[in-house]
Amino acid sequence: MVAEKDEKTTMSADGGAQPPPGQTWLGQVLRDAHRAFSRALQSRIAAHGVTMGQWSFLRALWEEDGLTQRQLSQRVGMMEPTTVTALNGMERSGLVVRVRNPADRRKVNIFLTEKGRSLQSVLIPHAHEVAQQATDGLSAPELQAAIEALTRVIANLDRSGDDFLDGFD
Amino acid sequence: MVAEKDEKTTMSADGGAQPPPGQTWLGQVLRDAHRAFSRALQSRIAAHGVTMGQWSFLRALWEEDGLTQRQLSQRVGMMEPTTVTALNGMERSGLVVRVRNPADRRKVNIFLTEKGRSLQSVLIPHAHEVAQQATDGLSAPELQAAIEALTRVIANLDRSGDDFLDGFD
DNA sequence: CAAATAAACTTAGATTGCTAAGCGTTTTTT
DNA sequence: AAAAAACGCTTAGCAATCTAAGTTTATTTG
Repeated sequence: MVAEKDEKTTMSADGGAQPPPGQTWLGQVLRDAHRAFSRALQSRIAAHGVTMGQWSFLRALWEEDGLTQRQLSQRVGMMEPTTVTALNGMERSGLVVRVRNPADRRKVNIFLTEKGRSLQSVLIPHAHEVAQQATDGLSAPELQAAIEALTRVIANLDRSGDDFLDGFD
Repeated sequence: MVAEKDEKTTMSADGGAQPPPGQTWLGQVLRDAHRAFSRALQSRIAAHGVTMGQWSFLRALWEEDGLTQRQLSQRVGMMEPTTVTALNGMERSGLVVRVRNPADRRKVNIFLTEKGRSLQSVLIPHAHEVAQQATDGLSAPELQAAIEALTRVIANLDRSGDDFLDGFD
């Protein structure tokens, strides 16, 4: 039987890779939290033929139907090729239809089908359930504070990305 | 020129897809924070030939060299096929070497090369820099609280995953 | 109005991650 | 000790994203 699934050999001989002031850790925690959340939600919505990649777009369309792909990409915060991929799948499974805009034929408006729209009442509860489980034991203020901190982090990083362009034009 | 990058058509006609009690939102924020962090770190370490996928494994090895692939997977929290892929790349770029364990030929121990080890002092500062920018404007307690909240979220979700197995054995 | 530029979508190709299934090696059963 | 079970790694194939490079349609310019 052996029962030594990890062997814990020399364990942390201080290579100098300490996670410092709770900082380097942040990335790790973000990644793990994101993956845990994704997995949880995915396992629930997959049964309805919806993938995580499609989930965000579906939500955006529930909020406002008929958006163009460009608009959808911006709302969801995804690059356009990603949107194309997701929409291809959604179109294939009959959740949306693409309609070439007659006024400006470059544009393609995306409309939910009855099937796509009806999923809202089915899927939203699953999302709530996951959020519920995820935040179990956290007070509303704690949760709120965490979300605000993360929002700050997002803003900080997005902004700092611009720094790379400074002095290059 | 036109200057109307979004057209903001009917905007939120309340389809009923409200993000509820700051909950459904959590997933969105987690995803965005994770992506922002990844992008930021990636853009810095890529110059040294290391991808985000490899970063975690490198850190684990800096902390303890010679782990088996199974152990590495557990430490990093990644599935084994993912580990295989990352290690293939790392082996190809000369960061690690695979050594079949003579005592148990099923196992393969992973050892850092001099190159892989020396990257530690180069890469860690980049990670700190990103963490620094990410947490700009957040007090230590705020950051700490956020990390604890996320840790709680991770634990909640991982645990709840087990629920699926209840009554199935 | 024709040519150049811009806008919106698509295609191509790479990376990272996962699940499922396969292949040797070792340990446990009988 | 042969058969069965467990281990540890690998392969195969899919999903989600991204960047770079088209294609088609509109708008601006000369």
